[in-house]
Amino acid sequence: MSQSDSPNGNLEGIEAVRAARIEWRLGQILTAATKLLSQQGFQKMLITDLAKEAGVSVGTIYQYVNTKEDILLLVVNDIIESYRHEVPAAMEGIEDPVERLAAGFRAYCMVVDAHRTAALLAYQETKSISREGRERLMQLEVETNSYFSDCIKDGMRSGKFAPVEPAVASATLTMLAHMWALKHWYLNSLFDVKEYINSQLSFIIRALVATEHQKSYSHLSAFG
Amino acid sequence: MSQSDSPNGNLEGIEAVRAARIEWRLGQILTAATKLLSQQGFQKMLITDLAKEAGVSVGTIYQYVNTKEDILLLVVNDIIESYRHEVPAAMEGIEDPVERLAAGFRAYCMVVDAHRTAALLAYQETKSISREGRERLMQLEVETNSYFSDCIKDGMRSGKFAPVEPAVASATLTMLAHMWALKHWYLNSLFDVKEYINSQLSFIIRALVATEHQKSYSHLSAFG
Amino acid sequence: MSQSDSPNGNLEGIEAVRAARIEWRLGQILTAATKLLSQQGFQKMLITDLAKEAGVSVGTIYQYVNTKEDILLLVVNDIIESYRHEVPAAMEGIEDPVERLAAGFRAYCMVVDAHRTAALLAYQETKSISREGRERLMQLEVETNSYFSDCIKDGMRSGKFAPVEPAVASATLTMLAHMWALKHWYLNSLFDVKEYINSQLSFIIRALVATEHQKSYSHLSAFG
Amino acid sequence: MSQSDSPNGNLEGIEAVRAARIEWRLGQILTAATKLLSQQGFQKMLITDLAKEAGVSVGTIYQYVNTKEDILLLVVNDIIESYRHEVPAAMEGIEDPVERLAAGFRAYCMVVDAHRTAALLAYQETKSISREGRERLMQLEVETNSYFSDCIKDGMRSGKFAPVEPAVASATLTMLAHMWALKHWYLNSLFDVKEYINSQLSFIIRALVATEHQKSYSHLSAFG
DNA sequence: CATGAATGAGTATTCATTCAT
DNA sequence: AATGAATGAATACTCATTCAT
Repeated sequence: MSQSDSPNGNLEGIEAVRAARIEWRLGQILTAATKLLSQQGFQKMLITDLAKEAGVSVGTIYQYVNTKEDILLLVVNDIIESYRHEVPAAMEGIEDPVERLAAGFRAYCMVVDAHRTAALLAYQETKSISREGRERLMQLEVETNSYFSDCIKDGMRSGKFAPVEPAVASATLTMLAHMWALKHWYLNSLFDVKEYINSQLSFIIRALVATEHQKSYSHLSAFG
Repeated sequence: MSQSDSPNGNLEGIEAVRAARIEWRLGQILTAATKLLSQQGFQKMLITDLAKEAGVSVGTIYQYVNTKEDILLLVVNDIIESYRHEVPAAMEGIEDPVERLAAGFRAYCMVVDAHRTAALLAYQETKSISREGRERLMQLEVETNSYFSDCIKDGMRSGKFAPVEPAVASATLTMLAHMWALKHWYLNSLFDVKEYINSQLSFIIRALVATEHQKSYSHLSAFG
Repeated sequence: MSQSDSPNGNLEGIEAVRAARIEWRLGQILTAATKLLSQQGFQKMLITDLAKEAGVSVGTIYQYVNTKEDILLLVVNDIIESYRHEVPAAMEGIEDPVERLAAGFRAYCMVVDAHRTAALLAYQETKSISREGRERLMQLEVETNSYFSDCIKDGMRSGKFAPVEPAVASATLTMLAHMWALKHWYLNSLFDVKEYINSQLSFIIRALVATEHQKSYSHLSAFG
Repeated sequence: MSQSDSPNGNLEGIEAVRAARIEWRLGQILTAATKLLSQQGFQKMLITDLAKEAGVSVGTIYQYVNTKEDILLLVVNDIIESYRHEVPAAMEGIEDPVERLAAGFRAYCMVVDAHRTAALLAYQETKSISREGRERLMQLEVETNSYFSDCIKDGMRSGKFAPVEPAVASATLTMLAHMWALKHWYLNSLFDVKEYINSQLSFIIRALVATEHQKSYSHLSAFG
């Protein structure tokens, strides 16, 4: 596998270097874009400023993205990949549907908190994203919803959950996670993330879990 | 009451005509802007197109607003005034805090439904609104929240409500009303507004009302 | 000649009233325009503001002038008519060419002083005046120059004036009169009009009058 | 001196190239602007047309100036810098105050002749120039005036000059130099610059120089 | 005659994108 | 690959002029 083993091996090495550089540059762009987007929004973020912030030239940016919109997608994609990775990972292996749901919600909220700018952008810049991008986002949200609604359906079957409409309930959980980003200007002065999560979990459990089981889950919430 | 009765009466008449024209023109602009904003967003809505849609000239628009941003504020103001009027009106005179809260939430959701575009815009176009406009919007949301949190505090004192954090709970109610606009793309295929409201009221009542009182309010929700 | 004498007489009366109204309205416009033009220049003077200043409606202005440029011409014409009237009047009947020239220069300067705004405008707004208007202005200046150059030629023939180029000399006198308007920002702090006139007459007489006659005209200037 | 000699040398080279390009571009803009401004005036000169005339794009122009007014200042600055450089240079080292004044006046007129458009613009476009720009122009004119008035005071002390008011006299000299641009439409048909200068110098010397010394300076003027 | 609301052509400036070096 | 100067389409806002009342 040394450089001289084969021209093929050589090429692979070059490819690896290239891929690493691409990842590195996209990371630079992502970081700079996240900062500027949260300060100014998409329209007011100038490519010139972005280049300055990222410490590269305008031309370099266009070597790694095709349009300004791609930069927005880069940022939004980042949070979506986090959702797709973190939420199932947190839920995996937990048998009890209430515990599983709580773990998923908690993970979802933590991702929102870690990417607050991006979470906001997904709401604010809908109109700056192309139809395809938009549809992909909605598709992915539906996918995440289904993790929640599967729990709820499970729990309703086993009698742990009160009879609710799983589609609204799961969409509502997603909404409450996003709420941490959307209403951060208001909530921030009252709570930190963990407090917020506990408070909302308390709300969610009272709303969803069958009355007779609620006391078993008091450890999940703030005012148990 | 003839023209010559008094110069004063005449002047008043002229002023009244003027005021009526202003209101009419602003209405034209509001209607056209609401349509175009929901289709294209603020940045992509051109004044030229707006003029065409409203059936007036560009110059006429600028006789009634000072900047493009004013047009956005016109639309957002409209929904805010509806909140301020409809929500307290719906809650007024209802003694029972649960019933009062439910009536307020229902009214809030109905306003959102009637102004779905504007409700969305308030989230999407934050960055297009000046600092002052933005602060005014937040201020007004806090004001509406307080109608809800007052109910909740009342209910907690009388033991009808479970002990919850009123600030989060009321903010959550507001969020769930806005959710009808924010997630309309998803919810619309499952429910109409009334069903949505009932479903969320059921959720809210289970979450907030003390267990022993819940059955008294089954009439407020869908799956009683 | 009473109203009932003839339909003709009646018409004449109506015509007279009309002419008087036109003169009155043009006077209103002239006064207001002179004020605004001196403050803001032609381009920045808005018809709307002019109407407000004149205390009439925009429509009324356009009943008495055809274009915005006409308003400029109105103001410039006013000063030109003053030149044409005042300068020859002041020179008339004075035999001695030096005295006559001095009287003309003095009158010219006084007109400039009384219409400083208009005198400036003739230099500043050349580009806002149509070719015809511009040519008429130049034509009239040449005409006034000739009053001065006639004096100079007279004086040179009689030996009172030193031999000079009459075309430059007369143009220079005109220029020195205009100078009171053009450099008013500077001269104003040093002199009033009369002092300025005397000072320049002293300069002019030394420059033009033959050495042996100069002392006869010391009464015309400041530092005699 | 190769590229690799020092990174420092390289950077300096880049900066030098940049500075040279800026100068070149500003020169292109200056030339084109001078042409269009003299034809159409400031308001009617469109940036689009300027770009076409200069052979660059609109965007390029705005890479070298910030506003349209800057272009006007570019042109006016050019003549002012010429005044500041040429006039003192021409006067330097000449002992005799009359000779010195004559040399300064001659140089001033030559600059006016070489920049006739710009000299005119300084009078015509006052209202298009911001307060600061305007004040700077007046300040610089006062500065040039002082070169002339210093000569005159010198000459009066030594008895070569007749007693005159130095402030008016120097302002008048400046005015007579500007006159070549302001009245070019008239003077051009009668004289060339040199003839004009000689004619005015003759006028100036008769007006300022004490009678007994006048014949010593007949070489300075046309009709000695 | 007087009014002033309506008109819409006209224009400085911005900024995403390209491409020669 | 990286640079950043050059490009030019795109667009909010103004204001002289008109004309129905």
